[in-house]
Amino acid sequence: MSAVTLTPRALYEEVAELLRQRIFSSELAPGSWIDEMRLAEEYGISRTPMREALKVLAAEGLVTMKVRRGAYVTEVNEKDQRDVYHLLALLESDAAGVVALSASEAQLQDLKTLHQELASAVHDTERFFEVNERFHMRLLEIADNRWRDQMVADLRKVMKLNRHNSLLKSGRVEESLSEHQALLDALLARDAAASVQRMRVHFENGLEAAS
Amino acid sequence: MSAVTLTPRALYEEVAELLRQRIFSSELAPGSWIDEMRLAEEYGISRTPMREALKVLAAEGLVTMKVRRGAYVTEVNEKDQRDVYHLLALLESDAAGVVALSASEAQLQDLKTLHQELASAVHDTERFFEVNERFHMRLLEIADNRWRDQMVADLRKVMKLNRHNSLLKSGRVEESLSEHQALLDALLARDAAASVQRMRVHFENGLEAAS
DNA sequence: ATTCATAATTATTGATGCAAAATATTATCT
DNA sequence: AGATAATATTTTGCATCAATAATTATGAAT
Repeated sequence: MSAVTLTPRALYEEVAELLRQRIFSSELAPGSWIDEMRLAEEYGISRTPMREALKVLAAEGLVTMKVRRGAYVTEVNEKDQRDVYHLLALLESDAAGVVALSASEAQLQDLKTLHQELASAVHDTERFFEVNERFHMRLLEIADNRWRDQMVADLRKVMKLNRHNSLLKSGRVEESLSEHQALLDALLARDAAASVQRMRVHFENGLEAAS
Repeated sequence: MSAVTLTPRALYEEVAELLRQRIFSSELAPGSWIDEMRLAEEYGISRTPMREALKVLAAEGLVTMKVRRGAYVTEVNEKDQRDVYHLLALLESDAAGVVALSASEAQLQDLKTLHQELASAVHDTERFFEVNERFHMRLLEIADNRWRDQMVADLRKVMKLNRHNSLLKSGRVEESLSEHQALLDALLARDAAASVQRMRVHFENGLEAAS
């Protein structure tokens, strides 16, 4: 009867997610000051959970706290972009190496299936992006290192700060697919070194396309 | 006249540091519940900055928040230890490669000086640890990637959760020094691949000694 | 007219209070 | 005696309130 708002997560988590959306959509622009009172009023909440949400975002690197000056949306210059991207490439290519060595046959088949799905979406850019995301996520999941997962998630959020910097440019869907194919071959052959190398190449090409 | 306690950082930052010390000293044991009211009373502060400090530590991975259950000191099992160590090795060896390619001559000399200091401290374990720490820090600083620095700092904190897991065992000071020597040689030769490899070896040996 | 100082306004930071939720304890019923 | 239900206590989580610090604006003096 009553639509009880069960709290799967705390209010500050909810607010943090709302703020993330606003930051990613550039509604809250990089470098701009975040008026915590105004936002709290707008959401109809008090400033306590708002401040806690801001601290969470600060830990993720999305906002920067200045003492007695409040919260600012983090500004990432070109060097920051490269640095973050470099780390993403490092972490994910290492994950590929781990997967090549330690994945079960079933897990490799899982990736193979995802890759076929990716190949079939080559003309549907929207879907291609989505499946590509799933492939990378699944690979990380198989690599099974929750600390890396957390770091990659945070880095990807920072990457999203600059809107015109998606990890995959629409112009190179075909290249991206063939790089994925090469990666998959290395994984199925359980060749760790080649897997690492090909994931790295995949990222390097992505960066060139992005800049 | 009055010894005004100027606030270099906010109260919640101060409290976070105090809590870190308590966690590292195992005074707050892994898995145990953190009584935020009791601790706030003990420090003579209110619960607000205490809760904010706990959120900061949660972001670092030192404590884990459970909905409506409060904060718990993070428990790291053996797999977590290995996973975190693996990432540290990955990040720092990559940093070594970057340094080999991009450091100025002066910066390399700086590392060389630090290494000599390290060699001279081979019989003073305490000092050896401290200089070793400085060497690794300096290398990261030269690699010049603030996002990596943040991640390494967080990972090192998590490593400190298990007290009997220092990054450098006292039994292998000599080996450690010769590994450092090999690394330094590769850096001075600006051989990126060798630098990466030798830093990795340095870490792999460290792990074996630790377990 | 320009600069320095002081005051006022604005926003962050810390404290306290209250309500909701979860767990533990006790009592009652089978 | 054991199990279940109800009550009580503990603790989190959100809101409101007070105080501190910083910035800006205004006024006076050189």
